Amino acid sequence: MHTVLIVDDDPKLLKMLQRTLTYETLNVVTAANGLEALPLVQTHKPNLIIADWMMPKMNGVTFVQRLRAEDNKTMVLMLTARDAIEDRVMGLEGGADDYLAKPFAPAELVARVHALLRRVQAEPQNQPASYADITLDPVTRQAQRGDTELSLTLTEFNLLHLLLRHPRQVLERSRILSEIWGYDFGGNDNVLEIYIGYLRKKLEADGRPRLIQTVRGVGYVLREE
Amino acid sequence: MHTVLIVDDDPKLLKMLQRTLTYETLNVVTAANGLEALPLVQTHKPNLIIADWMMPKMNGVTFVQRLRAEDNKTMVLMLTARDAIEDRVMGLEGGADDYLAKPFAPAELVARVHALLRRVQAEPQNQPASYADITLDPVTRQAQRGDTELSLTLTEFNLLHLLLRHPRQVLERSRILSEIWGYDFGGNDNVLEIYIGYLRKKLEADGRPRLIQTVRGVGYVLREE
DNA sequence: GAAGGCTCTGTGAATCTGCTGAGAAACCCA
DNA sequence: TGGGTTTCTCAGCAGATTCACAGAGCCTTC
Repeated sequence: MHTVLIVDDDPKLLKMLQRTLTYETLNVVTAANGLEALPLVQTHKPNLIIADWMMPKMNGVTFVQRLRAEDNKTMVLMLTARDAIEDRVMGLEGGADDYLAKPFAPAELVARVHALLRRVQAEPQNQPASYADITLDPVTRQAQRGDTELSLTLTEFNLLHLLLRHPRQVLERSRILSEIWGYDFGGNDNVLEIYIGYLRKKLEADGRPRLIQTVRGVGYVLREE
Repeated sequence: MHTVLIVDDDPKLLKMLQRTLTYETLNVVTAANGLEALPLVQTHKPNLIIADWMMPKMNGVTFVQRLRAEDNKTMVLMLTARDAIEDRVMGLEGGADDYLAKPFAPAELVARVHALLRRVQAEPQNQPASYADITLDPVTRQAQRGDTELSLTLTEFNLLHLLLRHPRQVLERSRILSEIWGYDFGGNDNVLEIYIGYLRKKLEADGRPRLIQTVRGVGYVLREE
């Protein structure tokens, strides 16, 4: 089930949105402003955030900027009273994925929400990805560090691709295991460490600096230094 | 689904464009400059390229010239900060198909993109295809490597044609099976390997280098070296 | 500073994947 | 009908890949 976080300072509107979306069998979490919302993003990991453009404490634009600064790529639907084209452009440039001008019909909101959630699922995985001097193209299945081609096995390639899709984000061991190996056990298996080791050996050939850092007790990150 | 390649050095604008066009259910690929973009044109075969006029490394005009020099006829929409008529003329003469002056409203961009894509639409499947020293004509159903005619059976011909339509792209086993054999089973069938073997034997007669590479665990690619 | 838990890595075995040859079945065309 | 061509199954092989195990090393905590 999808989770939606609604951030709005108007209690009446908030309640209306909550009812409407709960009725669509969505899991709804609410906050009154951006400041309240940020920790909720961490804890609830919503699939979509609906935020008001104008809010006290921290408005929608600042909120999205803070979100993106933390490398969070959650979809954001911005609600705005103004319909001016500059705002629209600003909202999109600021990192929102869509906007909706108030007042709006509930049906339109529902349609937008579903469209955005569909996009979350259908996000194409065949974009080239890169970080630092690593590049990886899922279409040609070629990966390189600097100008040297890396010869990777299937699992190594998938693992590097996963890391590259979330640069600077710490990926938990269990998350990596379930995304690459497709199960979620708690066993005495150290297959993940093994593959991290394989990747490091290939990535750090001829003395290049380490990019896959281990975060003790949690997992691994792709990060420089 | 159409693929659009966006080439722009401004990360913010790039992201905005990407979001806007992804929302139009387009497949979006991005690059920061012409130098990065050229190989992506080869691998992703976009239906439309959106390029900035002014970019570091290789600017939009040079990029289009290089593209056309390679006989690539992909549509190009040029973004330019300047609105001067000379630039407009230069851009079109340089081989771009349309131009758009910055700043622009997202809606206008979307409209232009759709207009250009409508022009592309009818993509004929019976164009001759070639890669390296292999050529194949779907109309006469003749194929040759270098100057030697290849005598191919129906299935061999279809398989080679499929590979030639996606040079350098790794084609998954299941995709090939469903496109050539029209089913998508999970059985212990190795008919694909057999036909790859047949094709290789004919393509690599008198010691020519291998062009059909196998990608273990995934599928096959047509690629030199 | 020591104990205990994580993490890393080398060795090697089991498994998997893809390639090939032999040949059976289906098809085509006279 | 019959010969040749094409498609496809089967089985065995070789090499690549995956993974288990165990010892060493490192970090954290007390």
